[in-house]
Amino acid sequence: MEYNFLKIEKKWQKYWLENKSFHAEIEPGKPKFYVLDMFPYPSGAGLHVGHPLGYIASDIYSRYKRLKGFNVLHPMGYDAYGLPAEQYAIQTGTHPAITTEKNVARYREQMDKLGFSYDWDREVKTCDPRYYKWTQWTFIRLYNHWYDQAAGKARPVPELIEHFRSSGNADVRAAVSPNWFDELSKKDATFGTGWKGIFTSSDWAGFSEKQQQSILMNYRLAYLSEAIVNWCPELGTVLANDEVANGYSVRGNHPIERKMMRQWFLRITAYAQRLLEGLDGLDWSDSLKEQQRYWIGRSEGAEILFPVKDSELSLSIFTTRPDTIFGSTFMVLSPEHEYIEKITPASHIDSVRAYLHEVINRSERERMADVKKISGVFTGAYSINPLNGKPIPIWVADYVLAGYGTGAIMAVPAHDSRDYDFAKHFGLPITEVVSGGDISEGSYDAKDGTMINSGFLDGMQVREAIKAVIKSVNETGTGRGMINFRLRDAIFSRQRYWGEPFPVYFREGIPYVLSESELPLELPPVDAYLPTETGEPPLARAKNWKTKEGYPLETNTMPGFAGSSGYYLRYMDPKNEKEYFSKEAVSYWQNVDLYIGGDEHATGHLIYSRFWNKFLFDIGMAVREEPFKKLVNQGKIQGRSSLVYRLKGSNNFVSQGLKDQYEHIVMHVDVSLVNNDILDTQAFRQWRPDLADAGFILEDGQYFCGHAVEKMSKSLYNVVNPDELIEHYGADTFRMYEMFLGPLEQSKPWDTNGIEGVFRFIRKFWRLYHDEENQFRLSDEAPVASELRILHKTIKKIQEDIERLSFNTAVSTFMICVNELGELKCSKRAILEDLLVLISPYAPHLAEELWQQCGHHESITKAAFPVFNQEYLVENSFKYPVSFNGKMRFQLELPVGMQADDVQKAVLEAEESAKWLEGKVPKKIIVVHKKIINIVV
RNA sequence: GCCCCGGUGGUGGAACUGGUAGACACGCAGGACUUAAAAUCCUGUGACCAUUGCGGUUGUGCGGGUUCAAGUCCCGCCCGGGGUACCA
Repeated sequence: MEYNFLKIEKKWQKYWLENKSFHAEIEPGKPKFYVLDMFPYPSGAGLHVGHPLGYIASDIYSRYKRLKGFNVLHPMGYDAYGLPAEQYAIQTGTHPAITTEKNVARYREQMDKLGFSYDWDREVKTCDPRYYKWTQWTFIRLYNHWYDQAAGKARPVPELIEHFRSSGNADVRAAVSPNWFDELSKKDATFGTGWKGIFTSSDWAGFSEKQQQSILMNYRLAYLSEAIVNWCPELGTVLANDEVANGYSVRGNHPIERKMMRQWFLRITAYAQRLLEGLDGLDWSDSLKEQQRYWIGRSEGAEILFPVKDSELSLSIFTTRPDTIFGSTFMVLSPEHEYIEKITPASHIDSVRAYLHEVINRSERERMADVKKISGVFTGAYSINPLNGKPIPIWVADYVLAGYGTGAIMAVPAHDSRDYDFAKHFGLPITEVVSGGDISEGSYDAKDGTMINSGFLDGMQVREAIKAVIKSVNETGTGRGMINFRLRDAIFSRQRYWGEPFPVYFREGIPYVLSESELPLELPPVDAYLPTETGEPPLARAKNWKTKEGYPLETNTMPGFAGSSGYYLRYMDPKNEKEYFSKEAVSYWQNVDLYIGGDEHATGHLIYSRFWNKFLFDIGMAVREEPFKKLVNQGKIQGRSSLVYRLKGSNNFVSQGLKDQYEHIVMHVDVSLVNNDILDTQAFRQWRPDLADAGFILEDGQYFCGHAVEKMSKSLYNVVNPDELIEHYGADTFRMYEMFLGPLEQSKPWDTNGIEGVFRFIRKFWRLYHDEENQFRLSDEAPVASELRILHKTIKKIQEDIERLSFNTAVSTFMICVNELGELKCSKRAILEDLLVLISPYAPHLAEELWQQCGHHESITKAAFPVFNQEYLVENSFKYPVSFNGKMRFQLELPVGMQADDVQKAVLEAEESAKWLEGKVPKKIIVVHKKIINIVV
C-alpha cells in the first residue's frame, strides 16, 4: 500500500468531524487543560504559510495533553468585526456580514485541511448577535459600576447613589477623571465657580436629574466624555493610541488629526495598579511583560502646589524628583494648560498667544517629526517655590504634555536633560543640587548623590531627600506623595458601521443604558456605510434607530477590542442563552492555561482582556484574576524573496554571481518560478508579457537568483500559500515542516525547498510499517535492548521537548529515531505502536491510519502517551571525551561505575595520553562523571 | 535616546543546568540501482594546512576578563530585529 496522503487525510478529517473526536464537556473528575489560539480576523486573502504556525503548535500541544489524560478545551472562532470588510462595503455596497461570512468559510476550509483538533461546536463569531449580546451586557455592567479605591474593586453604581443620598461624597475614594468637577462647573453655573466636586447628602438631594447623572458619569467604569482624540478623516473614525503609529493609522496608513469629540471611554486606569501587579505571577515572556509595564508606566513622585506670584491661583506640578525642588529655576506649562490666559499679564499676552497659535496649528505629525526642536515662550508671570519662597519664571512650551501628570512641571535643568536643553536654549539659570555630575557638560539625571544648595536637605542622599520633601509639603499642605500612570482610559467609540451597537439611548440629552432583557440590540440595516452629510456615523442612517419609547439610540459602535476582550470566557459555555457563561463552566475551565498568538497584541488586546477579566472577576463572574496563565508569542514567518538582476536599459538578466560586472537593477521575481535559487527561465518569460523576449547571462548554464528576507507580501512576490503545499505533500508533512523550521518564538524565513526533507522522513516512517511490496507488516517478536533503548530515548526527548514547546527539536528527534530503527530494520509491534502514539500530535492523519492498520478500532486520540522507562537507557560504559587543557583529544570508553581515582589512573595509562603529556606530570585532572575528563598539563 | 530580543557552516537550525560546537535537515559533490527518469540507498561536506598515513591549526559578531573548561557567565563595543517616543 502506497502512502496516499490525500486519501488518508480526507478520511480522518471526516472521521474526527463525524465522531466529534475533539468535543469537550465538563468532566468533574478529570483535570482540565485550556489551550487557546488568538482568533483571527478573517481577511479576504485567506491564510498564508505564516498564519498556521501558532495553530499547529497549539494543536500539537492539545493533542499531547489529551494523550496525557487531560480534558482539553481547544476552541476556535473569528474576530469578525473589522475595517477591511467595511471598506469593501463602502466601495461595493456589499453588506460586511456577507463578505465576512464568505471569508470565514474560506478560513474554515483551510483550517480543516490542516487537521486541527478544534471543538467546532464551540465556535464564536464576534459579529453574531448571540455573541455580542454579551459584549453589550458587559458594557452595561461597566456602565453600572464604579471603582472603589478603598475596597480595591468595582462596585455597583446603585450602592454609590445610596451613599450619596445618605452621606454625600466626601468620604468616597473612587477612581474618577482628574478635575472632573471643573468641566461640570464650567458647563453648569449652578454648581458655582471654584466648586471642588464635594457635596453633602442634602446637596445631592437638591441636584436635578441631569446634574446627578452628570456627576455619576464621572464615576462609571464606562463613561461618556469629551476628549482630544485621534481623528482619521480618511477612515471617518476615531482611533485608539495603539491603532496609530507616527501620526498615521496602523490600518491603511492614513493621516491622523487631533480633534475634540464626545466619546465613550472605559476606565481602565482604575485597574492600572492591579494590571501592573498581576504581571508578576504570569508565565509570559519578559519582553512582553516589560512592554506592558512600560505601557502602564507607573511612576512614584509628588504633586506640589506652586502659588502664582500676585495671584490667588496655584499651579500644581507632578515630579518624580521632589528632592531637586531647590534646583528648580523655572516652571513650564503645556500649551493646553487652562491657567495660561489667567496668569499671563497684558504685557506678555500677545507673544504668548502667538506662540500658542503656532503650536496648535502644527499638526501632531509635525510635532513628532521635530522632537528636537526647542520652542517656548515666557508668560511674564512667576510662581513661588513653596520650600524656599523664591520666585521663578513661568514658561509655556510644547515639550510638556497636557495629558500626563498635571500638564505642568517644575523645571530642574541641572538634573533633567530636557529641562537642561531648554534652559541652555533660552539662557535660563542652572543650579546644581545633587553632586556627582558636571553641569557645565550636561544634566546629571541619576538618582544617586548628595544634596547641595538645598537648604535643610543638604548632605542627604537622594532617596532620603525625596522622602523629606514629601513629608515637608504634606505638613504645609502644599503637596503630597503621588503615583502617576502613563496608561490612559481606553476610547471605546468608533464612528463606524461594522461593530457592536451600544445599548444606550438618550433622553433629553442624558445617556441611559437599555435593560439587559432588551439585548441584543441588533445592528440595523443602512442604505450606505458612510457617515451622513452632517458628519454623523453610519448608524444615524438607520431607519427607526430609537427605542420603543422613541428615544434616539447611540450611533457610535464599539471598537475592535470589544468583542475580543472576553471571548475566551464565552468559549467555556458558547451556547448559553441565559448567561455570558455558567458558573459551573467557569468553575471547571477557570482560565486559559496556554495562549498562543502574535506579539503585536502586547499593548492592545492583551491589556484590554486582562482589564475585562478583572472587572468580571470583581463582579463575581470570572473565577481567576488573570485570563491567560502562560502565553507564547509565535514568531513571524518572513518571506524569502527571489531577486533577478536586469541590465540597465535592456531586457537582459545577469545571474547572481556575475551581477557585479554589470550595471544592473534589482527586480523581485515570483518565488514559484524559482527552485533552489535557480530560475526557470522559460516560465520567467511567460510570467509577464514584457519579459517574453528576456535574455540571460548564465553561470554554468543556469540562472542563479539572489534572495532577500522580508515580510511576506503580494507586492514582493514571495507569498506562499499552504493549500498548494498540502496538495503536494499532505498536511502531516506541512505541519511537521512548519515546526521543523525553527523555534516557535523566533521569526524565520520561509523556504519551501526544505519541505522535501520532511516529506522523505514521513515516507521513511511509513515504510517502517510496510514491507518491500508495500504490504502492511508488523512482527510480534519481542523487542531487543537496542530497539527499546531507541524507543525510550525518543519518548523521553519528545516529552521534554513538547513540555518546553520546542517542537523543532522534537521533529529532529523523530528523524533520528526513524533513521536508527531503519538501520535495525525494526518492524516490531511493541516498538512501532508506541512510536505512533508519540508522533500522533504531529502527524495525526498518518498516525490514525497506521494505528487502524495495526488493528485498533478506536481512534489514536484515545490512546495513552507511552510511559518512559529509565531502565532501558542504562548503559554500563561511557565514552569519555578526554581533553588536555580544555581541548578534546580523544575518546576513552570506561565503565560507568568506575570511581574518579580509577578513571584518572586509566586515562593516564591510555596509549594516546603519552603523546599529549609529552613526559610531563599533569598538574590537575578533572573528572566529571559521565561528562568529561580534562587534564591540565 | 531608552527598553527588550537576537548574531553559530552556503541555508534553516542543534548544543536545555558552563563539559566532545555544528545534531537533524536543505543544498552541493561523488557513487550504487536503472536503457533512462523518478523514487530509494551509500559516502563526503565549517575554514585553513597536510594528505603518503596518522593528523594538525583555527573557529560560535568584535575586544577584553572569570574558569581546569566559555556559543553558554562578566565588562566594553559593533551589527540586525521589535517596542516606545519629549511621560517630568
